[in-house]
Amino acid sequence: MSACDTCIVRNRAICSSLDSNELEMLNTIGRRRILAPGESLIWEGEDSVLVANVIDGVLKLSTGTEDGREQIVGVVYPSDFIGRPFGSTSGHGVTALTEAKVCVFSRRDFDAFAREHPALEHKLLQRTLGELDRTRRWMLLLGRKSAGERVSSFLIEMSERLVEQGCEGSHDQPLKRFTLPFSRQQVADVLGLTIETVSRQFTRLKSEGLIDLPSRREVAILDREGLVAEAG
Amino acid sequence: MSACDTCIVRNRAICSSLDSNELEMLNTIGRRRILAPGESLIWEGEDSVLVANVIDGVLKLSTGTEDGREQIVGVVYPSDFIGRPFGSTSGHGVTALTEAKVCVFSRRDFDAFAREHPALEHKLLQRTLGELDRTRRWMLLLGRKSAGERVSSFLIEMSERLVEQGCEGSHDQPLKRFTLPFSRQQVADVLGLTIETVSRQFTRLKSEGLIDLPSRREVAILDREGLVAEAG
DNA sequence: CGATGGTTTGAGATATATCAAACCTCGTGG
DNA sequence: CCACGAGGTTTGATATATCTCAAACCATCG
Repeated sequence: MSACDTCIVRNRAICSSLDSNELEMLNTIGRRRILAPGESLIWEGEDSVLVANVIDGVLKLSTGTEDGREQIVGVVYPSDFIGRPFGSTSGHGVTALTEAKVCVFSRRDFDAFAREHPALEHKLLQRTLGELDRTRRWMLLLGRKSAGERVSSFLIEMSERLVEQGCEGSHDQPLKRFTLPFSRQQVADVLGLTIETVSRQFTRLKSEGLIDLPSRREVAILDREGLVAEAG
Repeated sequence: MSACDTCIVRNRAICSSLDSNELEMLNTIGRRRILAPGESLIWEGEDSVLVANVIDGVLKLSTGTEDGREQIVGVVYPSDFIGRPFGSTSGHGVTALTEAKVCVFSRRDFDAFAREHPALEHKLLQRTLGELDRTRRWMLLLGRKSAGERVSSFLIEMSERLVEQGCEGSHDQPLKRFTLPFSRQQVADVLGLTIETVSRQFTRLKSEGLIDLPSRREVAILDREGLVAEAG
């Protein structure tokens, strides 16, 4: 019995395209790995040697400039795919924000396997198209939205994506209350703002009664309507 | 003899994955269409009914906010693929910037065809992965770069992507001189700036001798090194 | 406790936006 | 052929959102 049989993302990750024989084969070329918060799996600009499925935890994708400015260009959750298949270099680093469990493959092995399993490539294509849609929506935020709109949009998105997709029946209601997997600085790096501006917007939203901040990392959405309106 | 046989992007578009029989079949479900500058093929938020290959011309992908702010989230060139296969709605509009020639398919027809031709899906996956890389790189620009860096980066990118990929031998050298397919306002919409800021940066780069502006739409790069340095 | 790292708050600086006017360029019609 | 008009562009003056720098604050952990 392979590790895949008990995998909690088995039915949501791209692996769901495979039957048990194929899964067995895939299992032989992959291995599990645990990442501590802050630990990186892939570095910006390095050769694309690894790809992986996220089993548990949250990771950031980030790029930066020479002089140290950073931009988080993506956030991945359980069942998401990471790394750059069919390409030579990875344009961004991948770093765990929480403790994270991933299922890692050598890119060469994965590429070869994928080319022989069109259903897998199809799942990967679907995921990539979805990610591209999401990324483009984020460009509107970075290019055109004010600090208040950015922070509000961010909290709405978080409340939607952090839903623990445990039980299949749960109809993915956005969360009213959640723990941010980001520090204030990381929120700033997602939104293209400074830490101070993010902090001020948090306190403003709180003072206006739209959210509550029980602790540094926790957020409660008190007035979702209002927050959506603020998100522009 | 089908229209595909004489297609100038035949060897670069995703169609290059098909043999002549398959191409013949694809040809029966597609049709050519010419778009005038400013004409749209797809509207933001509408049902995803069309997909297409770009044969000639330049088109923009754009989204906007309720109150009329616009952000261009992508620019496509000959051989690029447009539209949202395997999805219900398109998150952005697609509008011709120059006169454009496209090869259009009903999304349903294309989806069905693609599912039966893994090599085509593979090409599409490669293209989508590349586009995602490019889009994420643009996020760094939108989130963290100054106006001067944005305009310089933009001109460098233009000089690289506008290369007329006519003859196969041409080793894609960046252009020293080219005609922008954008108005100043559209440049602003790509870069997340205002038209005035873009204009001022253009004149600054000109006065510093890095570029020349023979006419409104033309740009000559005089000092590529310097411009790359300005791009951050 | 006292140190440490992250966060909030404050005061001031600055890049970019906004508003407004002048300026080209190019096509049209007298 | 030239005057005119319209759209897009540049330039100018001012406003303002966000950044920067700095200090106070607060949780957490030895």
